[in-house]
Amino acid sequence: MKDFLNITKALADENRLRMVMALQDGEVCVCQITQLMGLAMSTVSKHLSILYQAGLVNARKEGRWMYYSLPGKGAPPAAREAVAWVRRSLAGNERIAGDAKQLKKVLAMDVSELCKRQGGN
Amino acid sequence: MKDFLNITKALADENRLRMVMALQDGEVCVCQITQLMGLAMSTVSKHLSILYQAGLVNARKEGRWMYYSLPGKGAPPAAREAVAWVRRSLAGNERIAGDAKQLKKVLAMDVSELCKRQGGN
DNA sequence: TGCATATTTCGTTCATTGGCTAATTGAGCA
DNA sequence: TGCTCAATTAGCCAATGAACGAAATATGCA
Repeated sequence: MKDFLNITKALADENRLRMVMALQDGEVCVCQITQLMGLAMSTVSKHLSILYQAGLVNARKEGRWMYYSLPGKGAPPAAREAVAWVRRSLAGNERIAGDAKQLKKVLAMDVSELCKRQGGN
Repeated sequence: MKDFLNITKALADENRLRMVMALQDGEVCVCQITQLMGLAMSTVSKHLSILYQAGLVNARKEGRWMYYSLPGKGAPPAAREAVAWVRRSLAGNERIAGDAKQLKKVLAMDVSELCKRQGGN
């Protein structure tokens, strides 16, 4: 029950849903998501940790960067089912489509450039 | 997005999950759910209205009683998928099993008896 | 070692939510 | 019509949650 409730609570926030959808095409680092979302990095980090604790995202550290991605085949079925459901349900969504478009631009930027700019936030 | 978020928010509460699961075997009236949950009737009513607005339950008024049930074939796919997911995920849960057992006893009681007793709460 | 920097954690503020009691609504019945 | 009673709504309080900025953790590089 607790586990399942962790999942539903993690999904009960618009920004977290956007983050899950933003990870559809592969792993993305925190500063890239921050840029996409227009939130403070600490806020983004918190959201990602909630998703992580619910098992809805994977985390991988590479040097100074932290990359998040959707859970793969090894992940517990509950989490994978949940993510699949979210993806199905939000597939045609306008806002999500806008995010995807914006994310492409962000991914094209230089990562360290991106992070430096966020000092100003 | 808003619709989907309404669903995930509705599912992000343990008592509401218990209510959804309690409706598995057919419609149940508010005072019966109240008895099962051990909450104030107004609280139960509020929860049910949240589930209703998310499309996760049907409501039917019969005389003074209000009966809630899970959405049937005519319901929007999003809601039905969500309910199906919840049922699958919580199927073997201990707490839910206890609720089911308790609900049987409650359903065996006389309904008007039940409601009267709740005046004391 | 010491510095720069990406991320997380901490502490605070404000909005939302879950719970209750009390008041209101609405449906049957005398 | 007036009374009873199931359910909802309103109003309130405590607890949770989302947001931020500042401080603390790493990690890579000079």
